[in-house]
Amino acid sequence: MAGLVGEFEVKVDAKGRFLFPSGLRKQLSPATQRDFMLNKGFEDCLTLYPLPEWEKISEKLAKMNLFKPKNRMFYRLFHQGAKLIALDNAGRILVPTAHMERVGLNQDVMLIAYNDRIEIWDKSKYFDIIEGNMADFADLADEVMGDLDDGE
Amino acid sequence: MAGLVGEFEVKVDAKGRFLFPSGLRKQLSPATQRDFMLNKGFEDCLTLYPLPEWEKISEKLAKMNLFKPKNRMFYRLFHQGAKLIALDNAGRILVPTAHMERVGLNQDVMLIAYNDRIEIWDKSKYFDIIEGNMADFADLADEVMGDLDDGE
DNA sequence: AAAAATTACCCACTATTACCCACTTTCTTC
DNA sequence: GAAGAAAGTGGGTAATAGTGGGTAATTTTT
Repeated sequence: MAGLVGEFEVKVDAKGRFLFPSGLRKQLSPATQRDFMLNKGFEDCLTLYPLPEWEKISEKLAKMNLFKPKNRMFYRLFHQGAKLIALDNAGRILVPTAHMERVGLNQDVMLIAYNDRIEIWDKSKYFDIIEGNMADFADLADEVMGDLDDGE
Repeated sequence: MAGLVGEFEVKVDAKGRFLFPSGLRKQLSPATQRDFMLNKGFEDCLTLYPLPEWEKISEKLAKMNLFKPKNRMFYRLFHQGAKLIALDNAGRILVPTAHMERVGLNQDVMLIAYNDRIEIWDKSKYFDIIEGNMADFADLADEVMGDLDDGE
């Protein structure tokens, strides 16, 4: 997979469901369009992994030395709120209430495609963070992209 | 690619579409004339990347270590409003309503070709900024270009 | 075990977008 | 300057994307 891209705005309905946007669906192979793993993301968001991608990561984690306390803790943290999710017939995802509360999701939600995964943010929270970091963008760009320059 | 040049004025129709100007199209190889990546630009504009150009950047980003918080933030900032776009049969681009609102696009729009990318500005906003900065142009020139080698 | 809450499945409707066609204007070429 | 080609406009329509909610099934609670 080339990697998922795009930013999508979706609305959570009264039942806690949102439509998985067609623009994202089309980027997934038919076999991976239905089942996902949901967990708590790194920042204040949820993360959705197409199942095969989750398994890749899971395999890596399994190889960690779990006798090291730090690794054990990381393992636990990473599996926070992990839950299997499937789209319904209308192509929607039901977000468990506990998960919504955990990251403060309201009706307006942003989906951020992120390489092999999809981040789920509360819209206003997302824009707050984006705007808060915009000022540092130029510096960040230099810092992150600068040392990748391979001398063109 | 030698780099795109030119400033083009286009009109957005009732359906939110504008014609991709022939002057720009001709600068692109036939293979790259159809598909683009649209996102939110650095300033108050949208940016359009010919797909191959986007992929170059994307490759760099994919190499980042996303376990570093700073890198994650940068990734998000860079992918703001990212959306795949294709021209219709008449050679037009449909600008999603959300994107238009985000950077305050009205009917009159300027396209600014910019090396490997094309910036999309609201016309009046663009000229405001240009004029606002015209006075500093000389100083900027000195500041930005001044320390170039002038050994001719 | 009954009641309540949650989830899955289904159907109906609206909005948006992709696709198509027709037309006008401008540029090119002979 | 006439004829044809390309550039640019405008809008109708069918298909898809997206929304909302009813009800049955399942799970949880009391």
